[in-house]
Amino acid sequence: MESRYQADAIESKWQQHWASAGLDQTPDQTEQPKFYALSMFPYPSGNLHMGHVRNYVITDVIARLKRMQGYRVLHPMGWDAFGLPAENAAIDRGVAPAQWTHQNIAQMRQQLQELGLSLDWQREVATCFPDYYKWTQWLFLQFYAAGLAYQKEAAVNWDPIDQTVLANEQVDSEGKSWRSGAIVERKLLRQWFLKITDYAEELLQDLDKLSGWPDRVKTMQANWIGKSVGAYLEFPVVGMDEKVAVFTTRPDTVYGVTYVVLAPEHPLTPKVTTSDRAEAVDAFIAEVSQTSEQERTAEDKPKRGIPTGGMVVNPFNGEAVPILIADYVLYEYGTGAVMGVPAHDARDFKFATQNQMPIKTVIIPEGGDADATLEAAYTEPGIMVNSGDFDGIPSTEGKQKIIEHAETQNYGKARVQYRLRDWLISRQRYWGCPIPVIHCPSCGTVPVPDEQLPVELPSNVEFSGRGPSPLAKLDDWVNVPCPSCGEPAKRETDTMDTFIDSSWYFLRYTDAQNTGQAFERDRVNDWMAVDQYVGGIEHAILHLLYSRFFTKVLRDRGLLNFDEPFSRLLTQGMVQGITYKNPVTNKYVAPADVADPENPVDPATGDALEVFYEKMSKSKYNGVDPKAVLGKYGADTARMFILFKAPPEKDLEWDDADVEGQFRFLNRVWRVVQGVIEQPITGETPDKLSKPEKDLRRAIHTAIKEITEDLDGDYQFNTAVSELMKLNNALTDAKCTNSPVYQEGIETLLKLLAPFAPHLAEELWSQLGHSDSIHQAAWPVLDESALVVDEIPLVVQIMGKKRDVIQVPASASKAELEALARGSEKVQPYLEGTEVKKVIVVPGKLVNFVVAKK
RNA sequence: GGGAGUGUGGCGGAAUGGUAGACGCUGCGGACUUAAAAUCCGCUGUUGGUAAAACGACGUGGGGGUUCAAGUCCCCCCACUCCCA
Repeated sequence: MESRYQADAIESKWQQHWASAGLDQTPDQTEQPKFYALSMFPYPSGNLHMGHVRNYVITDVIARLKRMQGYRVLHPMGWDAFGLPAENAAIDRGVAPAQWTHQNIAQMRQQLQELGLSLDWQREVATCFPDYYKWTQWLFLQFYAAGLAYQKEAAVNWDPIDQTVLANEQVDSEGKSWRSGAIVERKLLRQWFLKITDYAEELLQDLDKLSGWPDRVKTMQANWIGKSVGAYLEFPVVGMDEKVAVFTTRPDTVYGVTYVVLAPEHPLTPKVTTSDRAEAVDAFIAEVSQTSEQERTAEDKPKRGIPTGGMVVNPFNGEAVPILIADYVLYEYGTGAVMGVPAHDARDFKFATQNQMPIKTVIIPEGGDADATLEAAYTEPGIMVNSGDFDGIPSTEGKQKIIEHAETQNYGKARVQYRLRDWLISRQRYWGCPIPVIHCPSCGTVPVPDEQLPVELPSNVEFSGRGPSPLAKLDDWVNVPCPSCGEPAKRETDTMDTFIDSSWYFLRYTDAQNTGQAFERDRVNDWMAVDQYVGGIEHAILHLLYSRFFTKVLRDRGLLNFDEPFSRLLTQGMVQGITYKNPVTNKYVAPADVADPENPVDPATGDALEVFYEKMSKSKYNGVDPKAVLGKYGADTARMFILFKAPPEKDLEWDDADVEGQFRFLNRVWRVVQGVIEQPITGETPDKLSKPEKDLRRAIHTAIKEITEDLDGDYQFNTAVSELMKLNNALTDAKCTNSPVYQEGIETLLKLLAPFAPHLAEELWSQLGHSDSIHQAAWPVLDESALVVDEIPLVVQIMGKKRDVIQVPASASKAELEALARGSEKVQPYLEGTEVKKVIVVPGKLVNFVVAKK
């Protein structure tokens, strides 16, 4: 017999068997409860990496467990297949994006299948296939019909050398184009938006319904939506019929306004600018247009601003204050203007100090001095001063009173504002879903009629990375008759943000092959919501928020009947590789080049290397290729290792020695089961079990209890694997290898192992003589009576310190436990010469004597 | 600056307020072998003590507190990570 089992032969055999038996297909019958297990679908880069493996193995264990527990399970897979890398491949290597993507999908599908994932491939989707994006376009038109898709001018990253629009990720941290190296400019273009702000309040409120989500993800979403309650106030411009509107969360400080600030792009800027200031203002605007939004608002950067020469009147006290423009005020956000209250806002204080603006105190702490010079902004609540009729009122009450006053005087009102902005979905690229509208000179924007969908991407395209989007250069594609009047018109050449494609793919899986609609109402309502969604924390905000938004809009369009798409969310940690870095040269060194891992030195320079774990990446030479691990140990070992090494939500440090350890464990299982296969056990379970049989049976049912709890609760795969090891150890040590109890132990071990190491469990199950699949067997049921013990260890403490552990009858009463504890020889010396003040007896656990010296 | 989280042996990690370190890795010692691989057995927090034991002290980032009892609950501090600014 081989001393180590042959993973490759076993695994490919069973993968083929399961596929031909259709074991992984989603069942149709509806009497079973449903379970929808979903991993975030991958971008088909061509190579599976360890992060993918971790993600899909987690949902696979859950899917396999739920099937054994009697659920009908939907466990699908697909491809987030639109995006920039395909276009780059076209530019760099001349491969068509579609061809490049299809090849990558084929390659990655193969790699996924080698992991033994129980995926229903009949429901596979790819967002770049016309039979998928037809419905992405149809859904876009649903948004358009609902008034939730609109066009507006907005800034894009413009590369002045290549004359092309860049995605944010194509601009480096210094604001330069990745390809041409030119300083990226901001340019205004007419672009499509989805009105997610209409749903801001519901997206925020419904976070409370998501009890199965990690709190930190909900907090991040709430912060992103950024609700603030405050006031909208209008300041009339001196000498003209215009008003500067501001939003503030601190209306109680309005008497402290010493200036107002407009965004440089604000339409009022040129109007309020006086002629002597015009030159400086124009120069400032030109300068600001060169800087990114992030740079403008970064807290560590000094805030720059200049006066326009214009003035406004503070309607509360009639004071005239100057109008400034400054880089930190953004036109896209809020009203595009803010009131400056340096005494009570930290950022205003800094700005006022740097720009010599007056500071006026209007809130003081209880017993404070209104005339004291402030060293920093006072932002706490307090008592209003220098505030006319409002003097002496607590500022917390003042907020409401100021708003009421503004409302009666007609220069302001209460207002709720959100940080969330509408979703800019236009991309000036080729490899994305075409926005299905036509621009007609006489009819305006006309949706492409449903029967003409999909608007397919043309294939006769040249890619240069320069100039306008490849689509805009294709005259015969762009020029079409208007669907409404028939006159010559032009197609929209923008494609959609790929986050749109991924905002509804989980709905398509429920009815993936439907050619007549995006999904059938009954099917989507039956399978949704996703019972367990698993993916990386990097999607905590955008993907999850957009998917929630889509779900709510489609609900309001009558296409489905639930409010939230994902009931439970697991955010898995990164897979990190061991990383060596030379602190002198700042260069990374490949682990293979490190001769002595105990004492790592740079082979080039001899410098001692820093050793740490970091996310796997090519540039750090710290990646581990799943193919290599599968080739050496097989999928089952890789799966076991990934599940055992760390709790799923924590980062996982890849360690070859631990992988070897998992392989050893699977071999121990192999050998212990081989013992039974070679010498089958016959006979009935005796009525009265021997002590070894009882002990083994307790170990079996302890494993059932612990593993089921670990999986049904918070998916603690690492401790579940520990319990599998304990059961295997108990079987190895068992003295009753001829007993039917031993047979029960072997078969239970395999069933409990089946979701984790599906191939090995199936192979051994089959070798034991079973003709059905172990994956169709029922999950083992706990027999509570097997856990009952005659004797338990009792801890005896003196003053909370453990002094002895004694064996006592499990049935002993409190009084008996105390007596037994007092009888312990080891505690005698501690009790002598003392008075027992109190005795704590915790049945099943311990006895604690509280003593005092006599 | 605001918010969230983490901190336990040489390492990854376990512990409903009740025996801290399960399970595994590493390391060391031993068995088997001509030898190696594989496999099996034992030990492996620090420290005192002993010929070896027995036995004891300390120990969950630091300091305080609540409790018969604290890794776990409360307060303060430190370090690191992530998100937002």
